[in-house]
Amino acid sequence: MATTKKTYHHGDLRQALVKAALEITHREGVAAVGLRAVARAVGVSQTAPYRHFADKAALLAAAAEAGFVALGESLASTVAAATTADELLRAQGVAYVRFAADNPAWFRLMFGHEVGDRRQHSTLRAAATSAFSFLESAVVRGQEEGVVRQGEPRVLALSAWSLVHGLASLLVNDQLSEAGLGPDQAADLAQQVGLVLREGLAPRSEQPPVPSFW
Amino acid sequence: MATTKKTYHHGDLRQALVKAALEITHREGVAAVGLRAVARAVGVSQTAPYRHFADKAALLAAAAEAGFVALGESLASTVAAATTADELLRAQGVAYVRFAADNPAWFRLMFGHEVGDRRQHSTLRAAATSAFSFLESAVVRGQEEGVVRQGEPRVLALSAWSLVHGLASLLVNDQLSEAGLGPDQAADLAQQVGLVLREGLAPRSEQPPVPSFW
DNA sequence: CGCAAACGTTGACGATGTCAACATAGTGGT
DNA sequence: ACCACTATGTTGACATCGTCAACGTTTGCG
Repeated sequence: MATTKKTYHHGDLRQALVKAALEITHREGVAAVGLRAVARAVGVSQTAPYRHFADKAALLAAAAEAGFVALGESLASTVAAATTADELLRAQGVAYVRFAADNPAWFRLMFGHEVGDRRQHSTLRAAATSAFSFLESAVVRGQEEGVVRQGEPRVLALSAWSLVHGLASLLVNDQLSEAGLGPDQAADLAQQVGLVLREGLAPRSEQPPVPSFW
Repeated sequence: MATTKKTYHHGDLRQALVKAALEITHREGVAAVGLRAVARAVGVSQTAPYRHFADKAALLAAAAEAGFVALGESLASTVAAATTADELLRAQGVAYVRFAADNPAWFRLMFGHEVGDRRQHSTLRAAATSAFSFLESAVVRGQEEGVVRQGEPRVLALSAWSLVHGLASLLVNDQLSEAGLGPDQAADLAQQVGLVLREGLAPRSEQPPVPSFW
């Protein structure tokens, strides 16, 4: 009961606005999120949000940031559950795609362009980078355990990210419904596509991982 | 000079509107495209577009469709230039990512959600499917030449599509600028990431491509 | 207590998507 | 050649949106 007092000052508007934005996004899509709609949902006047956000883009950026935090948590939860690096890579791919399939509108908000110039929202960038870093560290762990070939981890991790992100994007934007593929097949597809990825990352068998000088 | 007569009927408005939508998208971004803005650009009244498009979404869908045709042409042009399947796969990956890097706003329009429900725009879906089919047939050709493992081509092609689409999306949405990666590195990244993909698609070396009975 | 800053509200402006009503230009039938 | 009919384009209006300026209220600090 920290929130929602009757007192005319709201206690913690900013947070309430972000929460409302996330809910509206989830329920009615990104397009339905606006300063007025969010204010209405919270029960304040139409311009109240301006005390907390410079403009609409700033509100959306804050909501997107929360989305990245949630994605990061989802990825983080796979780390504890996996015993091998291979298992970890597989679990993260599935988690990423599943997150998108379960929260399509959030996913669109997070990676879409309604947010305006990302460079102006440093905490957004930080949250996104943080989520990505889980993938990168999984790749590094794969290298340590010998299931991922040596080489610039950034490029390998980018490959992994691209793969799962591409699949998630195509799913979320109904690009695969032509082939009868929808969110229900998300985990399944992630598994199959992830297999191709892990083989692509694996060390070439003819040429075992080079010892660790540069 | 087939177009732009002074006559009060415009000759071919519909096409002119789509063209204007594409130009505005390219120059000022998807957000700047609207029925009024497009009408203004063409020099007709604000509601003239309604004689050709049911609503804003329909206009954007038509523009997105043109984008998919352009992407398809770009992919098609790689087919003639490549001699081996491996070369073809590489070239298509680069072409896909380069298309996105060169036309970021088009790319966002094509895959974004401003278009509304894709299922209602059948010609849009057809154009998108057609573009995808180039990737799929490249994978099939790879199987024939033994550089891509046997198996359901749809899944393998989806992996390829996901990879290049993911990389393109991340680039286009400024998600990689954190790491100093921008559109200038597009072709480079596509090459490196494509390498991982082609190794992932390759037949396992312990088990050479099965001869061509089924 | 008193006041300044933080917070919230009211009212307005320009722009947008959309609709209804109207005007004009080609087109086909006789 | 005429005349409806349809396709196409225009005008005017409405609700809604993002944003701004001006104003009221609450809170916390000296």
